[in-house]
Amino acid sequence: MRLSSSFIPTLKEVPTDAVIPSHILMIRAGLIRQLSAGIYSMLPAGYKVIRKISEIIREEMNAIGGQEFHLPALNPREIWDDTGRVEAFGDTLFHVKNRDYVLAPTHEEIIAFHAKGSVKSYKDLPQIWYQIQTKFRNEARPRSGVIRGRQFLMKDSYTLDATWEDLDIGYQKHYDAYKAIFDRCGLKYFIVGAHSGAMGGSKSEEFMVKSDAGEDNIAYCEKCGYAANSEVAASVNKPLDRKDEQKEVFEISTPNVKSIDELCEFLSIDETECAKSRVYISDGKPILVLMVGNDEVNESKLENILGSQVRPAHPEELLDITGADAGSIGPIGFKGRIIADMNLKDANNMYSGANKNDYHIGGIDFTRDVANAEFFDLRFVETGEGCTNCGEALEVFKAIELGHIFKLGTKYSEALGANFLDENGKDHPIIMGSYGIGVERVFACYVEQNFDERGIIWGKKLAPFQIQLLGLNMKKDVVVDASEKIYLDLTAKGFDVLFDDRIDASAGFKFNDADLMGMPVQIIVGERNIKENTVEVKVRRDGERFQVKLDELYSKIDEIFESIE
RNA sequence: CGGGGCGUAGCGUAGUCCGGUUAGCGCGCCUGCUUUGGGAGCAGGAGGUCGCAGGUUCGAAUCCUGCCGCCCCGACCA
Repeated sequence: MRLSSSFIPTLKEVPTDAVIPSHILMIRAGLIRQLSAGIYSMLPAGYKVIRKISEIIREEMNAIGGQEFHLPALNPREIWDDTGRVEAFGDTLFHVKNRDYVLAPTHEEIIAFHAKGSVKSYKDLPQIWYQIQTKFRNEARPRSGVIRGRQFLMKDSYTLDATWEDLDIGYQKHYDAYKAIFDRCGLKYFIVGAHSGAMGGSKSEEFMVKSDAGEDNIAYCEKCGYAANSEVAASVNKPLDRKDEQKEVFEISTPNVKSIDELCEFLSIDETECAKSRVYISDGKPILVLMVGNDEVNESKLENILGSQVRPAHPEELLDITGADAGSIGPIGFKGRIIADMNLKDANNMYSGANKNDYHIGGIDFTRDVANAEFFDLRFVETGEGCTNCGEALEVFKAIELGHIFKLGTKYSEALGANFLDENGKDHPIIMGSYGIGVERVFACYVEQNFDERGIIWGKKLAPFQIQLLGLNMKKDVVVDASEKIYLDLTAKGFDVLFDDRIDASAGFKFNDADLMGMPVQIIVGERNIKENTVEVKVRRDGERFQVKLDELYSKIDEIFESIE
């Protein structure tokens, strides 16, 4: 491809709307352009990257027996009503105004619909069906460029099985295929056990990439590889020390003291001497949750303990339940279930609310005074805490969800009546699994992990072009002749070459554009070198440069492509 | 949806508080000449509903009201 006649609009300046490196660079390198919030156009060079990622996905999906579909994005609303997901998705589901259609945010329903029509016997199973297709979700807040969009490309696949054992096999095939896909794409990622939540108890794992632009918090152990979403991550328990001096319970007037910080300042105490109270409603009943100091309640852990969803009590409910407003609530005199963080077990001489406005109680001994409390791990793990697996310090950081694999079960097949007959002629719902990969997220995450101050650094697998050939002064016949020949030769050898043949662009301009676009190898044809029958070859990633004789160029190029990722 | 910021040429921006020449600058673009190993120089030129609508005023990019759009933080995220 000749740069002089291609549309790769690079930008010297940083676009105002872009904040994270991948977003900035994808725009500056002429790969994408925004149309509207969360809606992006793939420009020709960007679309080449998308196609390369898609091709890797296809190869690995086909290798596990996947069959590629192309399902409609425009769906009748009715089928989404049948599974209750019009309500479940709520405002996230796009509705078409002038006909009763929705824009599909995923395709479980459509897969189950087709399975119902055609999969009748256990002999038809198992099946792995997949597609790479545009999905639509009315995200309240699109962000970080292509990472959270209202329209995005997703590889979604579905396993259809007759038995739970076969589901396990299909799930494992996806697990292995996903590792192969992300490895081939050159991403550094890790796999996290995910919170299955109230939606179903089936197994679910997420493929994550560490990034400040991420929306999930992950606890990770460098040493043993333990990784978990912070919603479920555990750490080594560090209970408060029991003080030697044993105080009695006493009441203190604390006018206008609401927060733990205010209490600590008012009484000149440390926050580890305070038990923070939060009241939740679960199954209509109040639960008092106690945490050390300013520790936040991990509501996912609380839900897992209670086996039901929770919500914070409303202010009016607080007064009704405890007799006090938020800021003065505590365990002494609380009627109802008390769940406390395990670090509070056996703690003494603690301060907490008095269940009377503007009063707190000191000298609380959890063993003596809060004997009915149940103790559980309720905290969010923080950086530096010990891994429960190996004891090494955990690191907590943000991460982007690249893909996720999920054992669905029979929710959709039951709702839509997608059944099969077993050996005995008995009806059963098809057992399903669902597996997703965000294609643009693979793209953006690769850029997030592979750039420097000059631009993107592509590896050979995903690069839009393999080689960028720079003809430095295209008004000199020697340069034109040599670079044209190299371009034609390399193209004939099967290389995808981007040839910077622009006549008016200066040398420096071409160098900077080439570094910005970031093809793995640059070949620089300059007047001085070419008169000596040499060109310069530069490897983008490490910046290494070689002066290469023209007759050795192609073997050198082969050699470099052998050695680079 | 709550909080904050922004909207002026393709891109980046000044001017807005305190209304008053022809709305300025850099990049990019067009023409010509020169230049070509790290974002060239000179000369000439094109390009603007100042987000939209209404209002105040002799006069609005600037003040007032409403709306729209974009970004960031948070909430939400099968």
